[in-house]
Amino acid sequence: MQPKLVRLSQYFLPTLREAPAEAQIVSHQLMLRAGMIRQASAGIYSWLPLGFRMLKKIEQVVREEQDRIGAAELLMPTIQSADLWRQSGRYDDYGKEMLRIKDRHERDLLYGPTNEELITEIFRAGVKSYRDVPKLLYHIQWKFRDEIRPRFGVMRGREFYMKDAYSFDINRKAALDSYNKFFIAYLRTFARMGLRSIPMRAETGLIGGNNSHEFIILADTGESQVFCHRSYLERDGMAVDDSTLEARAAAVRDWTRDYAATEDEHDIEAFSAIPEDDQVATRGIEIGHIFYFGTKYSVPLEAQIADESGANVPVHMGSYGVGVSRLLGAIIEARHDEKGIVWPAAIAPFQLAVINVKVADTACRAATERIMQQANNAGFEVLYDDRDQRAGVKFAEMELLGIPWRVVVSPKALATESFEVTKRRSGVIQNLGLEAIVPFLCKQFGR
RNA sequence: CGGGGUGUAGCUCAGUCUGGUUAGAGUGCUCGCUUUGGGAGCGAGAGGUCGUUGGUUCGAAUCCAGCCUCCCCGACCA
Repeated sequence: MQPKLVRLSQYFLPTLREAPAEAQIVSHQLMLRAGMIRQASAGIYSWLPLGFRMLKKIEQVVREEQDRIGAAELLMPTIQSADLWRQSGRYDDYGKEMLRIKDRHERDLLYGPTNEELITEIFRAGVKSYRDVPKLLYHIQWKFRDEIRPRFGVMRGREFYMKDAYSFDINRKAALDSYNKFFIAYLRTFARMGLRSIPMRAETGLIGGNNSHEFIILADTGESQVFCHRSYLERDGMAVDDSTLEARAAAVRDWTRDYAATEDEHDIEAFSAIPEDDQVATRGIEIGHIFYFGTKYSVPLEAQIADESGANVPVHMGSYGVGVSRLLGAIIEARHDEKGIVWPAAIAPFQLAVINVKVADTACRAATERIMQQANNAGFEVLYDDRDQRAGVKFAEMELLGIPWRVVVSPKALATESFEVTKRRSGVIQNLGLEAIVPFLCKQFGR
């Protein structure tokens, strides 16, 4: 757990007034300016306290939605032995993108770009019967893909933090229900982060398989061209019934009924059939990808279980990824203005920024402490700018950081018993008495 | 990996073409005075093996060669 009250004087938040020249897109620029990351080498970043805090926030939302559908969390290593990869045939297929390492005994190791082989082996060793499935397993771990050209900051790094989940089922029908569970979990995950995600038919790439969706958010700076029906812009990812197998299938049918495809899978004819006013052609960022790939790995890796007749059959599998570190960049691409980041309230690093414009003043300090105490007690996370800085600097920095709500404590506010509470996104100001601030925030957050 | 750039203070950049005092500016940082609710003002400072190795030269940030780094375009990709 991250601390709920952070004083800027004690934090490590090296902000920049100007964006470093290496950053081309706005999310990368803002992450550097807000002191969230520092590049260690091409496509590899250190996560400074604020960036790390955000990473944990996003990770936690992802985790809660995985847990909700009954997936069990585990942790696999970053370094893997080449043996399993030779068995699946991917040691050669993967090419230079996979970072290969030799240990002191000249054994071939690799820094995992993904984990299908390892999870299949784990499953194989532990499960023998149809009675033990379905099993949904996931982990959240660092991965490495030696991209030819890393770019866009954490959106396209070489080292990245990713949740990947794997499903194991007795047959195709059951496997597709697992697929649907993850499909819905992703709708909810991204909706909770304030993102409008659109499931699009996708290529299956190196993972293989024949049923696959990419979850895309629309952003002008997106990496790929996407096409979809306007209906997707109004849908609510949280309003999905997933209580039964039939309900899940119906929900996924409903969410895949209208046209939505990335450039690679684009069908110009089908797209043209949509009324022109409903055609949306824009750019998008991929934030999640789900696959059903059947027995592609269970056959070569001999992951078999006994069915009801006692016969050993290969399990049907799927895999489901969310780029956790990439999501930071994606969210900022979707949520920023000319002043800086605008975090969605549900995942903001702090819900409340407190600016004390006169830290030397005893009464100001006392009022500040009282507000923060109440806010903490109400469950809010608070970032307090207690530095001896000019007000303008404090305002500009808090806006850069994108904290949803800001309260300003000053001698003037104390004298008039009227404190400014400002919403970052709209800039709308409420003037409230000291004791009314936290109750007001509780109401805003529906608490 | 092909093509094109780049590397000088924490950050943004000038200086290189045309070699020549002690390498500059803005911003950030430190100190003092002033200011005090929108990245303030004045003054004084600290901060650089000019990416690196070698070469040319009386003399190299500057010219030449190798290597490295980072960025952009393309192919690849969560």
